[in-house]
Amino acid sequence: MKKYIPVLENTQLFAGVGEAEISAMLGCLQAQKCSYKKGEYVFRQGEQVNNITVLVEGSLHIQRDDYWGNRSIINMIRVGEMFGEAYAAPGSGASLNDVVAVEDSTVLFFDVKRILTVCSSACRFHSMVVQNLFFAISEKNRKLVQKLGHMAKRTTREKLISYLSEEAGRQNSGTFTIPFNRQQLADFLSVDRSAMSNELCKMRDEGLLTFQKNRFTLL
Amino acid sequence: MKKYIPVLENTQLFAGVGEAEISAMLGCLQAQKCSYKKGEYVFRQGEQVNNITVLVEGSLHIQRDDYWGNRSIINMIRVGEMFGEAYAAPGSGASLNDVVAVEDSTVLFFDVKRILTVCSSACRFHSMVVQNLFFAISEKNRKLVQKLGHMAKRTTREKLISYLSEEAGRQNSGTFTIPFNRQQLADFLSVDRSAMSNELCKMRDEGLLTFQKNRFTLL
DNA sequence: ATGAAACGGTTGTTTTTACAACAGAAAGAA
DNA sequence: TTCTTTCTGTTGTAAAAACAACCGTTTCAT
Repeated sequence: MKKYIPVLENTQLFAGVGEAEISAMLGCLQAQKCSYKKGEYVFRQGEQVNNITVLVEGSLHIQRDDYWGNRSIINMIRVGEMFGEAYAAPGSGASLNDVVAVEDSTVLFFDVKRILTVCSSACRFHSMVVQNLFFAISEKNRKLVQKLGHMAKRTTREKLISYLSEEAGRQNSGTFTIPFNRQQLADFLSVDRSAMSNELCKMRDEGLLTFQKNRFTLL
Repeated sequence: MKKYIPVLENTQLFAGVGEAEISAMLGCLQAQKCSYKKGEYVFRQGEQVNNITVLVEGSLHIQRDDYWGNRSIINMIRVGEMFGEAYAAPGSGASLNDVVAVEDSTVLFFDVKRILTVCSSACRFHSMVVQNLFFAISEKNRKLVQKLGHMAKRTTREKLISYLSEEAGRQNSGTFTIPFNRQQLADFLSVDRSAMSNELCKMRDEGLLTFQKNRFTLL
């Protein structure tokens, strides 16, 4: 567990908390480590979630498959990011989505109750963690609204432009890579892959952008 | 301001806090009241938001109009509900959406800094409010994910079924009213109104549901 | 190195949507 | 009341998406 402390130091959850304190809190918060092979599930839809979870290795997708097998990727989790926070509140019910490892991944679980209940040791940092948790969840909230903005667009082309523009802005460059392959991007935007691929190529032919694999340049 | 204390007692934000304490906190948190006529804006896209806000009268829409005038309704705010919490974190940037009064409305503003910084008086309740805030925002988070679930559906019919089923479940009855007229529902689901109206009537003719105005029954 | 699987692009067909234009009903104001 | 505005449903057309099937390329495991 110790080896992940440098990772944790750079997470939003432990922002402002030093190495020593994190080390102490790992015990205090009863952190549990768990590893997953590519494709394995961390949480499943309908499961009760009682942990706040930090990804320390690999990457995950928060996703949902409907009755007809249509997959919708809600969000991508990268190293240092958190998930499951939305289920920290008591009575928040079962998880609405699956969490699945996109590559081999390692995850730390923290018991929700222990985070929300202030303990005796290192309390100053503990309350800082609670505040961090709040900030993190409100950021996630804003990101969800942004994603809604992409999905609200009526055509595949507009959805693509909306998403790619955001990504360009976020990475502060007209050239950037996205964390999705074509199928995943289609699932993320909730469109058909082949139709999307077709639209991308049309846009390229019209001189709007260029791409090689998952590296895009907006023109 | 006093007259709204009974309303505040029943909000998620002040859950567990008594009348007397709320009264004290109104001053402590420097609450400001503001009223809006139907159609007026509470916040505008691009504005900096530094308040956590509780609706005590009327109803609001969180919405966004794109360049071409397509409106997207993100969320509906009812009496007792909160908005603006996602912008409480420092450095969260400008608002991504408009907040507009759907009918004549009254809103209480609380300064974000004063909520997050524990004060001297009534501190026990203050920290309870912070925790309430956290629970509220995580619930909103889950609701956004649910909305994403509706919007991820490929056809208007599926979107309608997804939304109406959720509403039926939430109201625990096959017969229920929705807080939208047709145009608003279309904006909420990001589809064309006339196409949606058409689809609704087809579904009615197929015996899937009935409706009169905004009252629906699933069969 | 080789076979299998995953990936991305292409095409054609069918279904669905957006868009526009309009009409009757309901609601609201003068 | 009467006039006006808003709301809802209807229809037709053009555009777009979903779906399915296929193929060459890349990636991966053995």
